[in-house]
Amino acid sequence: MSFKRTNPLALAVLALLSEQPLHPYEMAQTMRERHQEEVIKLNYGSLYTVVEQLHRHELITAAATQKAGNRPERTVYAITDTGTAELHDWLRELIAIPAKEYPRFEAGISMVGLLPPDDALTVVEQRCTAVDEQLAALAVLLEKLAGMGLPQLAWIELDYRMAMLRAERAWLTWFANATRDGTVGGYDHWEDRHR
Amino acid sequence: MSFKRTNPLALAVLALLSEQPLHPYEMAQTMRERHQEEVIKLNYGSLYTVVEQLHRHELITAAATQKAGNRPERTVYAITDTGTAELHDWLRELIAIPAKEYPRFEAGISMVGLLPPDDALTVVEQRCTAVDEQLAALAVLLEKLAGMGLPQLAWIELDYRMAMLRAERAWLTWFANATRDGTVGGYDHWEDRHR
DNA sequence: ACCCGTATACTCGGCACCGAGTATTTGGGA
DNA sequence: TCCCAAATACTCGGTGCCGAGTATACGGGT
Repeated sequence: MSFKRTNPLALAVLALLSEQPLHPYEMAQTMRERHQEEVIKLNYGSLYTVVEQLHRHELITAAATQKAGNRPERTVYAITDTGTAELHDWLRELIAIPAKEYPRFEAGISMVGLLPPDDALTVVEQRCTAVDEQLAALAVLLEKLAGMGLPQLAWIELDYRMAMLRAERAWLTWFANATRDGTVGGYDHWEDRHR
Repeated sequence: MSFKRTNPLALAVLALLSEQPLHPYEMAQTMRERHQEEVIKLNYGSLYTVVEQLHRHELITAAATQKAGNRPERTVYAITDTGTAELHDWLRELIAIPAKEYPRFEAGISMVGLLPPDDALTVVEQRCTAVDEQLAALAVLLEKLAGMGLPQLAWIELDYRMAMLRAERAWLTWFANATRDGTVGGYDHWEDRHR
């Protein structure tokens, strides 16, 4: 069976190995240093599974199995040519074709009618605050990264996330206002149901 | 162990049962009719697992096990009081607290530097088109729903998604332009690496 | 010389999720 | 009346993901 592009962690592994050979634990460390764990979920269990998977499909090879002292042997992996091809192709797909995702908030807001209007208003306002905080934190981080002399391209995903968060905040503000003054379509019925 | 709020499908089940008792297959049907499968991932395997889970935690009860003809017996479930409490509380949490999610596109765009600039431009433009199509489809759907006399509150999640898609399109347009005329920070180095 | 906290490096069992597969019933056309 | 496609209702084995747990090595303080 051919390789399945499920876990983006596999993509991160390919990307790291496209620079230099590494053993799994080093991959994890590098991801941490570069704040990649912010965009790609990392945990050890998955990492080793994913590496084994890539190995099975010969997208990476075991370049060396060192043994220092009494430690368990570390297998250093390197990317193969098919691996590089896979990396680029997967990357193109990931960007070009929007994946069907299921954000938790969409699920939640789709059922907001089940809560009484005043409860709904409260929680929406809470989220608005939380989003504001995330925006502030992001702004600080961007400032820092730019100050370190890193080019915009190095933190382009944060730029994107910031744009998305701003849009969410705007929407939340609108919805909160519309709920507060009862102008959201269907408000009367909504209020009626909860008394 | 207490109930874990992992699969949003469980939330959908609670929400459906808060209206009337149903058996699993009916739940799936109702979700389809109401286009809920758009926001909450539905598949049979997970549905039955989730129902059993809710049952174990006594958030729902087996109200009746009918048997019509030679068919396998259908177990009709109803929501309990703790179930209703759980539903409301979960809903509040889902709205109030932004969950840490890992959108595929963020992963992809964070590594866009690995592609040559012209390839990157191509795929970003492709995504832009795709997003435009999704927006158009959504607009049609909203028109239809509004025409059917459904209040805005009934499709509020689509309103939200539309806002997000618009923001994404705007960002994509910006990035495409910045790539085209080389004004994205770090462009020179980017181009250099790929020749 | 010894202690212990932190870093290194991985393992493993469990569980949720998935979706193709199965078996029966209904309905409508020839 | 017969047949077959679609609908009904669920099952089950496989897989991937998870994260707490394990075990050794290093290093600085007393």
